[in-house]
Amino acid sequence: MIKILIVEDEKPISDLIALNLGAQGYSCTQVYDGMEAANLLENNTYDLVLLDIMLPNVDGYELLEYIKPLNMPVIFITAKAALDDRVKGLTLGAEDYIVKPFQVVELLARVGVVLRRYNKASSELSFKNIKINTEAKTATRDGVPLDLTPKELELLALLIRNVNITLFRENIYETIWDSEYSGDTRTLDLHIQRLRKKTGLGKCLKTVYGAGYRLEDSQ
Amino acid sequence: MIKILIVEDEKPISDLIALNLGAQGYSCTQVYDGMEAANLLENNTYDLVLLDIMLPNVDGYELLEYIKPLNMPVIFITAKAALDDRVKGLTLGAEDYIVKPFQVVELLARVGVVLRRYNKASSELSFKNIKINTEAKTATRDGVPLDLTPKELELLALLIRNVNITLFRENIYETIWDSEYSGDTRTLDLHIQRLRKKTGLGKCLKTVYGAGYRLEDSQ
DNA sequence: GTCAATTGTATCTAAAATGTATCAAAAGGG
DNA sequence: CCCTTTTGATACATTTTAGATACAATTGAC
Repeated sequence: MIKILIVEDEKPISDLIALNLGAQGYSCTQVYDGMEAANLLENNTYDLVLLDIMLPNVDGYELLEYIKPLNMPVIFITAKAALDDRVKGLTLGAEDYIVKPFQVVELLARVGVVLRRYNKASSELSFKNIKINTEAKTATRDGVPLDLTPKELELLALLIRNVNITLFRENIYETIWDSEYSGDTRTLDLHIQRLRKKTGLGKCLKTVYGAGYRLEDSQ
Repeated sequence: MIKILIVEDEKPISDLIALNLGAQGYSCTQVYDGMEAANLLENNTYDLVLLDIMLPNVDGYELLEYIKPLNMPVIFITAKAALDDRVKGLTLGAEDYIVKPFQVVELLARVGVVLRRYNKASSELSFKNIKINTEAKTATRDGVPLDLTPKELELLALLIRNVNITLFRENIYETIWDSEYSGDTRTLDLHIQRLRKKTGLGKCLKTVYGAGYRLEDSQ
């Protein structure tokens, strides 16, 4: 079981993060200030620490210095207003950073990246009779290899990681293509089309008119 | 029901804000100076406080210090002239700030962002056996997916957010179509008609002759 | 460089959603 | 009860969005 420590003083945000990571199968511990965090880190190990910079008592940077020798990856969480050059420079000490307010999918994606980089995340995903190994970059249906291209695999993995959630075109473009969605390109549609053909997902891979796509459990 | 406290001494502005937030389904309380605000905050909780900095009696900053431990998000409202660096620095204690004169849409957008960040603008709406998830853009009746188009979903969400309140045609056009109601078009009627068919709301979705429509709990 | 696989673009078609026109039906006022 | 106003219903036109196809560009292996 992968353990994640969430150090965030704003409870609603902390809860939001814990809820979503919990849904992904991670085990989360929430603390609300730097001292609590330091105490826990004394006696426990975590696979990842999500760390808000603006904290009561102990500053996020100090805490980072404290965590560094413990060899745990850290993702900074920072408010947009606080993202000046000084912050940018310092956050480089962390594995990654996320700017508040953030998209949940973005958070999940970054957490996944860091965990995979540290070889900690389960690289197995599954949906119905389809299995994906994100590390080996392979996919199978009923054990039979599916011949998916890298982009197709990425897209399918994103959809599976967000079963029953509508993924908007904009989000998908940002996540997979790492770019804005200009609104007049059929690239995503084309990949969805290819996925449908190759995976035989049929009605499970639903088009949400005017929004995006959604993989549905119930279909 | 989401409750918002508006602390603003200029009544016309306060009314403008209350009117628009009310149309979005938020419940607003208006107070006109800092003391009143402090009194109310003593015994009530709000999901969001909109706070004018220039207030009679109690200064907005003092009030912010007072609110902080109550863990309610605050959006500052400030006149352009007052927006010097000092103010900018101080407003960082708040979730966000809006500069007067502001666009109503901007206000609504920022309020929405903050509420969502605090996970308070629940994306779940329900009426009887119908559930709407405004984020995932889905609607279900008794758990069975309802196949609603984007406009239909918007309209249904608006009606549900205003259960037992008569929505005038003009209001609905302004909210959903973002335009004036010319008076000689059957567009809204048509959408209501389609909603009635798809949702099976029957008598609950009432026509208010000469005014508009109303969704009724009691039916 | 050549080739094949992958990815993206252009363009057309299909489908879905939305809106208009028209007329019938219902509601309300005198 | 009749007339006016307002709403409901139907058909259809328009607009928007997604799917399909062909093909061009790019990448990477050899």
